[in-house]
Amino acid sequence: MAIKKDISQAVIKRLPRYYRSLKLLSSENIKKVSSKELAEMLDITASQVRQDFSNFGEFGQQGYGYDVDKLKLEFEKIIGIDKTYNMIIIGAGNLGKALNSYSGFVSSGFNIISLFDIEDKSNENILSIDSLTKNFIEENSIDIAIITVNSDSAQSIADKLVKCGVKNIWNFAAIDLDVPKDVNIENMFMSDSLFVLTYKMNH
Amino acid sequence: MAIKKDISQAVIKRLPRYYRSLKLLSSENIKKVSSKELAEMLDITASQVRQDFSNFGEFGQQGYGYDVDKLKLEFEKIIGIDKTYNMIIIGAGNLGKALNSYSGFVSSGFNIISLFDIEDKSNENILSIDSLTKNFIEENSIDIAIITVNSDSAQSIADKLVKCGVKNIWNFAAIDLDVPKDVNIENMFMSDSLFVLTYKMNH
DNA sequence: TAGATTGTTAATCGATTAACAATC
DNA sequence: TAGATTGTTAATCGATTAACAATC
Repeated sequence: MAIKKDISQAVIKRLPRYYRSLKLLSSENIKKVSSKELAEMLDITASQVRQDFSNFGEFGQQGYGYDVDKLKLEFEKIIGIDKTYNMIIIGAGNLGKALNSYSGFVSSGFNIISLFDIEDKSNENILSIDSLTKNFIEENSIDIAIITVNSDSAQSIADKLVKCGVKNIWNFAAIDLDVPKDVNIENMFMSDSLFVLTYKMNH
Repeated sequence: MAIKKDISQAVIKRLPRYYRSLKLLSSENIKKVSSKELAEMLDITASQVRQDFSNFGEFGQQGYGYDVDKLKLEFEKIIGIDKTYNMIIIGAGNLGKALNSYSGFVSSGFNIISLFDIEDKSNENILSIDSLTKNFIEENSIDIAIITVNSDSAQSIADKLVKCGVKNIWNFAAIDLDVPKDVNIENMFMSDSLFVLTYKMNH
């Protein structure tokens, strides 16, 4: 899947939305979909759908549209969810534990290997942060680390993860982490989202 | 705070980021900041900072910059976090419970009034969905409902919330909810975020 | 075949960046 | 005063939309 030019952030953020619609259509046993229909589902224009898709290849057929299941598979390849990933969680607070026990991950190919905490909670099957080593990351082929510690400790955890060779971080702490540019970060800033909501309420 | 023209979504999404930087500066007892310094913190241009601010007023002083604490207060007014809000959570799974016990909300003026669930879990101080009525919303002045049920039940819960007069929904279910246009929705699509991360990993 | 719909090129729109006069 | 930095106008850039030839 050699991609010519850089895909814009705007397009990348729409990929999961396309995928969600395709999953929905597929689950309803719908076989074909046009750019116009997809556009309506995402509340964008048909032009944009076709423009977006053209970044990755030619998936449709003139006069017909797109085969839902085929397109869904293409999107799984594009997003990279045709593979499985091993994850660890750092921070065994309420959120960390909630993510740890969320079964939806496993069914989508995301396996949580272990849950770490700064404080010693070894009684609850939670590992001490001291056992988080380069060795551990390598032996367990950890692809993604999820940070759910509080924002004060998040940067030092990120530093440690980077040192251990983690290349992908899913960050829930309300702070912009500073990491080398070969490390991917994706933030889930909950309070930012809540603030956008309060902004809208007030205007 | 009469705002002339419509503020673009791009600007609105930056507001919480400005606010986070201002909180950080304030906590470090820094008194003044220039658009250039703020720009470096957010990794944008100084021009954009000034352009963004000009949507809301004139907060700076030529030759000096911005007073950190004054600007922070302005942002609290703009975002609307100079007030307090009452919230309820629908869905007492792991995530709902985690949000329910997250103390960070209270300190920022977001009070969680109660937690509901579709299944009867009344032994755990969790209310039955049947007690979620228009009356309840009004008597408790509920401003925001947080949806943490699974995506299958999310739309019917949203319908019920709308019927009860809820005007603002913070949605954690992986589905685009259909609500009247006077109801504000802000989505926290976790899997979308995770998929953006896997996309980046693979490209 | 006629109708429908793609993929792509060109036009438009909006957001970001640059420039600079105003002024603290 | 001289230097710094704002707020704003103009220029640029990139993303979205429109149009249409290709073709199933």
